[in-house]
Amino acid sequence: MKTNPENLTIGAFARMAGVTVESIRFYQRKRLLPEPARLLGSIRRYDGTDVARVKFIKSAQRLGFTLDEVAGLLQLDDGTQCDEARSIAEQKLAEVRGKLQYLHRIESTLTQLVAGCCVSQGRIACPIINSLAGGAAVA
Amino acid sequence: MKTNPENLTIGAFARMAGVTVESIRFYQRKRLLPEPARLLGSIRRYDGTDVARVKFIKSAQRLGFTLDEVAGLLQLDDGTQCDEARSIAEQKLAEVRGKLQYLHRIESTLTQLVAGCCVSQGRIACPIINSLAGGAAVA
DNA sequence: CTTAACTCCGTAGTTTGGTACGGAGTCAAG
DNA sequence: CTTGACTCCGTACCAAACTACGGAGTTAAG
Repeated sequence: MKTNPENLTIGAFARMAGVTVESIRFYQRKRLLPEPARLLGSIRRYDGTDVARVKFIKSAQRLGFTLDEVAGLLQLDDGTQCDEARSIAEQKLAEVRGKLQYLHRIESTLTQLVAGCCVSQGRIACPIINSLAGGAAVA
Repeated sequence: MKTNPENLTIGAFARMAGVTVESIRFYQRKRLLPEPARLLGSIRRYDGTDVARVKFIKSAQRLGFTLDEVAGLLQLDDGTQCDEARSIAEQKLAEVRGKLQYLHRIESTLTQLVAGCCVSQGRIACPIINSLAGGAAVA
């Protein structure tokens, strides 16, 4: 049960990569991982490059890429398609900035609602409910 | 086919509220809208208060509330439960601020990746792909 | 009166990223 | 050689918020 990164069974592989066995199989179905070689019969074997690939997937997910987008990035992973990887990353950066702006607007609207609620405590009508019913816009 | 806000059929109602007929029926199934009165036989009729309710739902959604949370807010809508509405809004505000922080970290990581890619243009290995494969963390 | 548009209702499908299950097969240790 | 852990594989299921479909009934206009 060593954890050297060669000739891993799916369970050891999943533990090293920090995901579940079912997730590995899911990624294989989604073609994010190749169907691995099967030494010694019908049991699949994995190695360090597979672990790196899963870590790539999880890192990209943390950066907000969907699995489909990750698949696109992985197809570029021959080391030479730098331009295309950069352009995908730039698109994602623009998306993230858009989300940031939107969340900032939400934040200030909510802040106002909460503040308004505090000052009118004890009144009959709740300003939060009133504002939303009146169509409190976020933009 | 007037658009006065009384005695609306579901289609006119949906148009006034800015959603589809199917969404209205979905909200009814989810108990976000009451089953409406049926004047004149089996056709459901809606009025301005229903339109306001849907606008409340859509406003709250734009602020990041899930439909379940909106259902909670709607139950408070007797006008006296201001404290509880405020506490729900405060929770949501904290959530939004958490998301903002996380997206800011993503933004700076992506910015660094894109910048790194630009300066090493023409090299063989793409720094974006390398960083992600190495486990580029967002936090 | 006919026809077109609209409504009713239940059921099923969509998307994303997985989890869960169950019956075989296989592998290593004792 | 048996036992227990692990693996294989397909299938079904989860949340969220709808969207689509199909057949039947109703309503309004001409």
